[in-house]
Amino acid sequence: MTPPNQLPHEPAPEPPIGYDPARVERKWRERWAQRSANTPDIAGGVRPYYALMMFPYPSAEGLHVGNLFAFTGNDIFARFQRLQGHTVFEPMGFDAFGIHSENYALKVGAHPMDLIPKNVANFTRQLTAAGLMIDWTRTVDTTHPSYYAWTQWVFLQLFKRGLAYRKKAAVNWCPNDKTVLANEQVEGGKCERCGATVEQRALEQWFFRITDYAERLLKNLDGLDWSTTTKTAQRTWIGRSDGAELRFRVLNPMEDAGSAAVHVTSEVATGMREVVVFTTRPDTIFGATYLVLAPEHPLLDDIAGVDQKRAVDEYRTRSSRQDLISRKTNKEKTGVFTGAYGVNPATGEMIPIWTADYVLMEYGTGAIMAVPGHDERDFEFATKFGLPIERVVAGPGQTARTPLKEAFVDDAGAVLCNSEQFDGYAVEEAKPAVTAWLEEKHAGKGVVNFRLHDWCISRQRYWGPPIPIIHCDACGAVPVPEKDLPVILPNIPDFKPDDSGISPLARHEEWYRVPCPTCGKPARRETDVSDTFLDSGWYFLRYPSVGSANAGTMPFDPSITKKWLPVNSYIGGNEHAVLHLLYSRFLTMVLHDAGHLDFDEPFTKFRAHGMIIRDGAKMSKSKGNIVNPDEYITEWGADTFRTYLMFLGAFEEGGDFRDGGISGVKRFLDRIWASVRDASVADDPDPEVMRKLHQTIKKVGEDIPMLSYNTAIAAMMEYVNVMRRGERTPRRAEVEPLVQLVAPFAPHIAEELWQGEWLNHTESVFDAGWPVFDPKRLASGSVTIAVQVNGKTRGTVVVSEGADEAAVYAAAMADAGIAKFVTSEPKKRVFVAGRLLSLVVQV
RNA sequence: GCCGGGGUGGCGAAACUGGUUAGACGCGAGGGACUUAAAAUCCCUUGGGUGAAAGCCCAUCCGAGUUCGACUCUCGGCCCCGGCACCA
Repeated sequence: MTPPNQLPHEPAPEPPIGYDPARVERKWRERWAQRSANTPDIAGGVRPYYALMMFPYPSAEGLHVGNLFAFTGNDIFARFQRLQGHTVFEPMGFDAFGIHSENYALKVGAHPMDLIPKNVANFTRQLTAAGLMIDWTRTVDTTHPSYYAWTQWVFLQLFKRGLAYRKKAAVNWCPNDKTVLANEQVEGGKCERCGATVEQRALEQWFFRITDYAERLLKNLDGLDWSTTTKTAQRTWIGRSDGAELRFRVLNPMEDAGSAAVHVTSEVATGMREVVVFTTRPDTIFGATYLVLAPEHPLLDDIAGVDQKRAVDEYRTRSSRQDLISRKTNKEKTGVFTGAYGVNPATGEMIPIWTADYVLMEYGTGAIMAVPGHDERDFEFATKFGLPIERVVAGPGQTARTPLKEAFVDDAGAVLCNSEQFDGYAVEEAKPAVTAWLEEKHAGKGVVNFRLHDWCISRQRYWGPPIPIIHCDACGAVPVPEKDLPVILPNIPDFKPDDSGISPLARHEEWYRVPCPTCGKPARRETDVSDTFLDSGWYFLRYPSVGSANAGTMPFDPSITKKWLPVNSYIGGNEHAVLHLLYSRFLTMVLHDAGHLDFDEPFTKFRAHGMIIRDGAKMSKSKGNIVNPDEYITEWGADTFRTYLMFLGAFEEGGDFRDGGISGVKRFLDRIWASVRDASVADDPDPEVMRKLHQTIKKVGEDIPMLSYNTAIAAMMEYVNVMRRGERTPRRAEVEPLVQLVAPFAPHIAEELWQGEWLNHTESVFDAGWPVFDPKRLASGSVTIAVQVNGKTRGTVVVSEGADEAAVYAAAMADAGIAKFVTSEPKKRVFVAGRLLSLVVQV
């Protein structure tokens, strides 16, 4: 026999019996593969559970530890569901199209078509080594024609419904990546991908009409079981604001010149020029003392006065040359007077019209009514340019004449003033009242505005699915017939993008010259490719249907989809809160409305995992503090690495990776190994240990669904400490359920112990079910009660379970250490059964 | 500026809906057992102050408050992380 304290790592003289992760993990990787252990019965499996993780971009560097942290968290959850009796589907795929892959290929002088398969192979190896319960028979690669045929199909569904359109617009242009970007891909004026300062260019681009779904995207959030941070980020991004569009008649600078006294309160005659503004504060209309148009506003040409024309043109040129960042970060107000006046529909007064770059063309109507008394930006502008400032809202303790030293914006308890018949209205009641009044005067209407913009999906790059459109001089933009999909991305050597705003595919006439599908005349293919976020916007629909009989003829099989979707649980990073997660929801809604899906939200439950840092700092290549999973798995084994990653901190908050800590987890697994090996079959289990076991089963079973992995691991460690206290020999009944508990975290060692020579089961531990705790065995019959005197805990007493207040009080008084603080008859007693007795005595 | 999430030992972190002398679990550190020795393993100690000890006092970012009782709730500040940001 091997002595009990045989060290696990060194080769023991004989027989070799230590816990050797490399041997155990290789063995089970092979057996699981042979037995197709991770491939669920998609058609027949009972209680289907779809546990999804965000698929990675297969970079040349290999799997990042952050990926593995997320995947392990998902895997534990998935394995737990399986132990609960679900048929669990845990798929994995590769998001391999996009600028990142293409740039890397350019950098190393290779072709992405050659590079991607190598990276995918490397990722697959790493993911397998990590012991993830992935069904490798159903995987997707977004760059494979069998996948992107259907990405193009998705595009066509939107096109058919009028949700994909082309327009010339000012778009975000990344000068480094040489392509346009969606708004969601611009962070603080910089390219989300490469960090270059984004420019504005006017280009003809493809857009998806996601704004049509703004209200639904917002409203549905209420019913989703998602991380609050993610929901909040989406709400902010969609940015609903309730307000009104108000119309200001423009006085003709020629005809109305000199007639400063015109008092126009009647309805605005048709054909007259007017400035339409959006405001969330229609109640402050009486304080609107001037109007401001964005420099890009089309009305500017018409209304600028003769004397001001040059100044206005100069100003517009200057602001158009300014890049986005300096315009949005330089908050110093600038602007020029247009020479024109508008009429305030509430007061009938003439107010000047200015143009200034603090008003943005892309939001609202590109024009505002300025209320300097109650808007900080307007106040600043009015002060700088000497425009009138009126008070129309008075807070508590203020009157209509209280001077304004700054914009007054605190609406709490505030009422309108200097607003004629609305004086005295509270702000919130004035908003609808004033809007209704202006509506009657045909001077405006209540509207809802969203910050969300349409999704720009075309990219002037090579490495993506070609947009399935053919341009015909006679027929216009014609969709490629579905039967002709996929439009294959040609293998061309010269895929480098240039600054022309035209895709490299346009350099290949042999590819883009095709007959028009409608009239047969010579026509041209669209040469832009689609955004990677279109690839990833529907991949979860494809997974369950991969390999099905219909996979070649439809994107997803109806009966399989009905059974497996929507996704039960989705885990991923919050960096995709307004990108992937918003787009996926949008596409799901569209496919639902088109009759392809019977649900309109793709992810029932979503949890954002935290970020993993190292030694208190973000990991980055430049700092050289990247954790390479391969090295750690080689040195410690996947089970230890997985469990350590989960032990670092709360899964949803992330953790700090420190090399020092990993040994504790290895020790923990070694102790489980040794416990099973040494367990006595003959002896009866200890009731105290069994009580702790049942408490641990309860705790771990409650923690895993909450993703509270760190505390679940701590609970198991506690149990091992109790079970092995001193040199105690554990009993088989004490160790066997522990193997099941640890299985989701450390699947290889659990399987080895479960089916190995000591426990000797014939089935997989993952088919063995989850141990059940007996509520009767959680308690010992006695209970420790804390005794507080004047709010301070002065001791504890042990009483039988269910002891009443009198009994506890008696026990407390019998304890000299407690009784000495009770100097007089308590004037108050608070008793919490099973927990504490609090006494208040006179001091 | 607005909206989320945080701030607890030398370190990573626990603490149920306000309730068992805050700090579980792990790392690190110190001491001991075993060993020729080391590794491994096992045991003990480990928030601060004071004390010979029993003990007492102070401690969850800071300051108030509510309560028999506050890491937890309220009010006011400070700091860190993430999102949005001249969005009218």
